[in-house]
Amino acid sequence: MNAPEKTAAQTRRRILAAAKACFAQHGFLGASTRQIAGGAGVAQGLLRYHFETKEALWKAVMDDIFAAMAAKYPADTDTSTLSSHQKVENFISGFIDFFELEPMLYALMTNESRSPSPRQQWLLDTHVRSYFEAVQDAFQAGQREGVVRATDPVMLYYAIIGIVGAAYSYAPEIDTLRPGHSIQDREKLQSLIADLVFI
Amino acid sequence: MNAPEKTAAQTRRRILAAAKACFAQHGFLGASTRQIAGGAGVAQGLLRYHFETKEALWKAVMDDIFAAMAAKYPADTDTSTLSSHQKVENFISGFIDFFELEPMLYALMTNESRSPSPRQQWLLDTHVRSYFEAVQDAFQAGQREGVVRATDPVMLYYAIIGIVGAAYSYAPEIDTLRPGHSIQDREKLQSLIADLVFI
DNA sequence: AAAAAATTTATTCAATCGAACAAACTTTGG
DNA sequence: CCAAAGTTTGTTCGATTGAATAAATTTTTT
Repeated sequence: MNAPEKTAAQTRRRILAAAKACFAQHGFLGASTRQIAGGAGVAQGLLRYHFETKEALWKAVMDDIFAAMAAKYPADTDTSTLSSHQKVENFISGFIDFFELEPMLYALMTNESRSPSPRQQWLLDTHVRSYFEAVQDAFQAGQREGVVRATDPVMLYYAIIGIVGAAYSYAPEIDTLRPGHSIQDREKLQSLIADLVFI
Repeated sequence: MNAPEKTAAQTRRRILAAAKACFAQHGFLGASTRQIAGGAGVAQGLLRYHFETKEALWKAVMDDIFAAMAAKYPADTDTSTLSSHQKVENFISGFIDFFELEPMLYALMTNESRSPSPRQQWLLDTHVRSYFEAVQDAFQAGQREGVVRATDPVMLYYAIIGIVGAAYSYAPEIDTLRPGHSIQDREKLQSLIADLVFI
């Protein structure tokens, strides 16, 4: 009989989960490898066995998150029959889906968005850019058809990120200002954003 | 003749400015006192003369920022003659004004919003809560009069913060994805948010 | 101009950081 | 069942952290 959470692969996953939480809460520099190891219930030295360096661990966390995203939204899905409106709507609901699935993503990404670090460059090139460009194309197609608001699509993109991201990343602050209150409401967020994007 | 930037008060201000940038970029833990001192062009030991501890320096940065806000928007301004629509509009334009004035504020605050640290508690109690409540009151008055969208006013508040904050805090990322492009456009942001808030 | 106070630098300290390494333990394969 | 490979722990290393202290310098006061 195997006790739960005992194989190396499971240990690796526990480390990844603890690292995700630590990096999200304290940033790359603020998160210590000892704290991560403690969160995963392993010795600090073990981190180096599963991940070469702290930076490699951070990248593995990001790869893990975006792999989950890719699994949920396979790139080979045929979207050619969809209207622009439907494409943009899919992006919006996909955004929210994904933040529900990975509520720490916004914190992880904004931690790296403040200055042009090598980690930010890697993140943009590896995971963000292609997604960003696809959304931009959909927005612009929608604008040509007159269904999407004729605002700078880059501003539109980051407005959506900001709204959804704030809903998830300000949760601790909101819970202090309005104990028990939450704004992580799928439907409300989606209708708010739809009103912003669609004409 | 006095060389510029030589008095103790000016040194203190240079330290505050350097600390603001460092805390915004790297977070409280990630910013080192030596880096801050270097940015201000002084020895690390001097920080302790002007500010008791690193945490006191962080609080002084926040006090400085919110003092600038209070100076720009005096609390004793009589708003009783304004309509709800005007009050809410003032809040929105004030938000954007303030982010223009203090583009690092969003980074500084989100760095502390991720977990309920003692610093977050201090920040909320000292500077945020009263402002938050005032905006909530204006939103709710506007909703009763039917001029403000009938969405959870807390969500509305954080949606605005998210939009404006993203515009300023994602600037380095945007400059990588679209070199030269900026979404820090006062008018566009204001009209976007107005469409979101007002019916 | 001399004394006192205020400001700044330079050095030091214990604590913690990421990384490295060796030894011990566990699982796997023959 | 034993050897080999895989996994985990414990300890150590140099570097860096925030803080503390003393000495040096500048400014203010008399």
